[in-house]
Amino acid sequence: MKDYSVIIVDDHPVVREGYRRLIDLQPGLKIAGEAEDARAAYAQFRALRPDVVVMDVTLPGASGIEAIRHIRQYDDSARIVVFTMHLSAAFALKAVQAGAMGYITKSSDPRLLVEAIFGALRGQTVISPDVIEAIARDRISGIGTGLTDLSPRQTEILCLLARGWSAERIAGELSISPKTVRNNHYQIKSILGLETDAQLVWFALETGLLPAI
Amino acid sequence: MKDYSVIIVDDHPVVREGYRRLIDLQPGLKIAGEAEDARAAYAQFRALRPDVVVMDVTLPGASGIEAIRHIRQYDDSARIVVFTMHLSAAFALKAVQAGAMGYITKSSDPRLLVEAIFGALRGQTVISPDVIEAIARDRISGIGTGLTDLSPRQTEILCLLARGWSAERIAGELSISPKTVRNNHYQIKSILGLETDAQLVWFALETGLLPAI
DNA sequence: GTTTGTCGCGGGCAATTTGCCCGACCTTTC
DNA sequence: GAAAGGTCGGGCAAATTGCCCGCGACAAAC
Repeated sequence: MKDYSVIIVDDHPVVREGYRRLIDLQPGLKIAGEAEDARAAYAQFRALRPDVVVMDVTLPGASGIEAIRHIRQYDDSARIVVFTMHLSAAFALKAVQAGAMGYITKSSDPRLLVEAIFGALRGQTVISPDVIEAIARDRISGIGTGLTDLSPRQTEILCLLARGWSAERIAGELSISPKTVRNNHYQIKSILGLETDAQLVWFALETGLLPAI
Repeated sequence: MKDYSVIIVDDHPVVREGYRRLIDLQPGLKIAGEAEDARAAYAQFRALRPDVVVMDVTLPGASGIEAIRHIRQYDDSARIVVFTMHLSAAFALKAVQAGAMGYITKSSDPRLLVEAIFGALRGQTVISPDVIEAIARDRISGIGTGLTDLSPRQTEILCLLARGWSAERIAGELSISPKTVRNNHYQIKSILGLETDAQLVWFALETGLLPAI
């Protein structure tokens, strides 16, 4: 019986090493390839046609969510399992909407990832318990993370604003007008119902958009 | 010749597996223990007295920075190398101030971590090139010194501003005019050399004026 | 093909806030 | 009692915010 082939997508080399010990040593699975960003993941998928893709959602350049969509567009039977540090209901829902067959946090027991891979092979979607709980909690409170209400661009700008960057610096970084940054700044605060810029930082910290020190 | 002992601190099991392949297979190094949060790291350090600690800065509960301080307070000859995904000048400076002997990003070539470990054993501080560049670009020097330059009243107002309170609310709380709050707001940013209100929050977090999440 | 929707981008303009000056009170300290 | 420093606020030009608008791109729906 042939092993199922897996490709792994993560931008941190050390994490890919960790995958190897988890997956490659697992009977029935073998790692066919690696990629460190969304474009390479897509190229690898087309070249190797693996049975399963295991990928992070935060990647350099295009987001993992987009990569999922892209791969599923090319082959809608692709099995993709998201494996990420983000314990986020918003990310998980987006990933599943985009076509992921699993969402496991890196702080989970590693065996859960293996289970999710075999689950995906059987056509089951496995979500790690901590994420399920986060989804349930968000639903109950009704508030949600708020992050889902922001467009990708707004999220990006929020992230830079919360870092303490000036509108001018952000404008330079993104090659847009400072006025656009200011408009987005206002829109973001308006959508999230925030009063001050300091609250904006706290929002970014609480949603995990930025790491707390 | 005895191998140097290393303990690894990271909250993601898969990352710890990656460390094992990197460090344990390296001639001259062996992994003596693992920890997944700051408290466990401290306990492991006291129990095992390793030659080097490799740790992330974002950990559940207490921050890695605090863990560094805590360990160095217990043993000021402790060699600690930070290995993290965060390409952040502020984190790196904070870590080195706290006593870290190295700061390497997870997206660096893994061999750099090994080099940093051996560097730390020789008493050298190794910072990964991407972080050096970030420090040069951000030029956020000056942060981390200023608290002593603020009067008690200014510190109090800074604390409330950083919490996200509006000038009016602070004025009500302290029974002074909103105008005075705004003047203080300006003075504080001026004294600390800050540009935006978001930086003000980070200042409060980094000086420990406010607890992070 | 067209409509409808959303998204990213920015102009415009009044209202507000900031940046930076000022002086008037306290205390403390020499 | 004079000097020094903290606290409190007024004033005013310059800058920013809050909120409106329209434009073009692009995807989905009719």
